[in-house]
Amino acid sequence: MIRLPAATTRYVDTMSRMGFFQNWQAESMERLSAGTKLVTVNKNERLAHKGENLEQLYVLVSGLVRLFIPLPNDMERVVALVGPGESLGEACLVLNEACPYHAVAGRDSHLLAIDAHLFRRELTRDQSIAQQTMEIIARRLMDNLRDTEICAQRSSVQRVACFLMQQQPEKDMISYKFSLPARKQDIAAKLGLTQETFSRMLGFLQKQGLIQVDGAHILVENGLKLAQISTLRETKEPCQP
Amino acid sequence: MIRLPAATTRYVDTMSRMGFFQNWQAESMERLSAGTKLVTVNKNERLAHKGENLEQLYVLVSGLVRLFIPLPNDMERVVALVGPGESLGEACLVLNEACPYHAVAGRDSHLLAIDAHLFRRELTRDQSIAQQTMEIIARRLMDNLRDTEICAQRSSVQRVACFLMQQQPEKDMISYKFSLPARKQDIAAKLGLTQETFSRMLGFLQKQGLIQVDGAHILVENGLKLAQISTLRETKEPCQP
DNA sequence: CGCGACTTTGAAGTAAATCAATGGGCGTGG
DNA sequence: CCACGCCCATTGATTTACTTCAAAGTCGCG
Repeated sequence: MIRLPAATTRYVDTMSRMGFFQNWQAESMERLSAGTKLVTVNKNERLAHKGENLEQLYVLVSGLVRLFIPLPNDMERVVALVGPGESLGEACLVLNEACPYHAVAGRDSHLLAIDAHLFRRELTRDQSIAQQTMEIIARRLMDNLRDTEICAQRSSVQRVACFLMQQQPEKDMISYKFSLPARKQDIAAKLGLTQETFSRMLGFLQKQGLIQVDGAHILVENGLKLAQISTLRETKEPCQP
Repeated sequence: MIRLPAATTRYVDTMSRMGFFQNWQAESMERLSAGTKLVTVNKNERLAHKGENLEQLYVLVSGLVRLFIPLPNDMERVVALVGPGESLGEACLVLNEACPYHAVAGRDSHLLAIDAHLFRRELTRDQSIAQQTMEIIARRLMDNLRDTEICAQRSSVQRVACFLMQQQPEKDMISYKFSLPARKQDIAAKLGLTQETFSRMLGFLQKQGLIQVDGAHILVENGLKLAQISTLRETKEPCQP
């Protein structure tokens, strides 16, 4: 993990190009940039350790970071996949508590690391930053509840069906396509499944003619039947009349 | 559900007695109380419906409210148990999104219902209210992640062990006692278990001599072995040397 | 072309859900 | 004061869906 020294470079320009810092006042940016470093992490390198106190707020510039909780059986439960423009660690910074998850780069990544103290200070100074941060945290909470809902589904077909429906770009689209945001392994871990089960379920839905899978590229053909499956009481013999 | 009209009664005094409104400015309280009602709900009555937009922020005065997501098989996944002094619905109010869970009274309860618009207005006016609300939401997020961690445990003994350890009043207490905050049914639903499995696991841990169960009253005798169980790779033949 | 990472597929074992019935506590009413 | 009914918890027997273990297959990339 390489940290370019703050003294030599300031990232005001990099920052202002990112959606994350939209609407932040120029003075705030100036103050923050003094305590901001650009961090480079290689794939599989760890950014944050569960239980440690974060010293900075991370904002992803490029790459992918996966947040997960380690399980006793050497498995992981992915709680979030962080993409460019997104931040991580806001909640525990605000509460000044230990980080509740491991953060590991899913690919070679670049991040802005903003000093925690400076950030907290700015939070109290600037109304709109506080407002925006609150919204980010609220958004995370809502996303988490949605994930909880998916993982609560008893059958794995339903979990996968729910997941596929979640990817639907806009409401009431019966057919759509998208790309998996990470390895199938990690998607599976986010759904509370093993990669094997996930693979089998994708295969099953494909055989039913509801979706087409080509690597990470997925085409949902019949979102309606997918919705039916996800609300089915009986898991046997899905909805063919 | 009975709503006492706001015009006749003002709840500034009731509100100021509650920890929730600590540090709120008198003027804020005055303005809010104009749009605040005292709501009474009977046990099993519904307070909020998943998918609907909340028109008010609820703060529980007395009783118990359970937040849950309905599952296809007529089961529930409890996402939170709200006690006196706690609020519900902050996140979706802030984002102005649909409520992600059902809210039902677990017992006869009293709540303050604060008008959503007034609350949002106050949020932008008063720095400290915004700050406090952000912390509440962040707290919920952290709690949620902890619940996710528990539910992610593969074996049900581990889930129950994790839950019992979560009730530990302070760090490094090997023995402690507490009362279940709700019906075992609902605790089970929060752990992603059926009531039957939950009952069996409590019985198992009791037979192991790690805990004593008397109705809703639980005495943890050996928190250390409990911790061992929760981190065990193999679920068979727990930690007796 | 060949290696490593990731995914798919197959076969077997097991833990938890499900179904069903009993048991206990508590409040209400006779 | 006892009896009944209701709700909740427990216990037992059965089933099944998911994990697990193992191996082959695919993809991308140097």
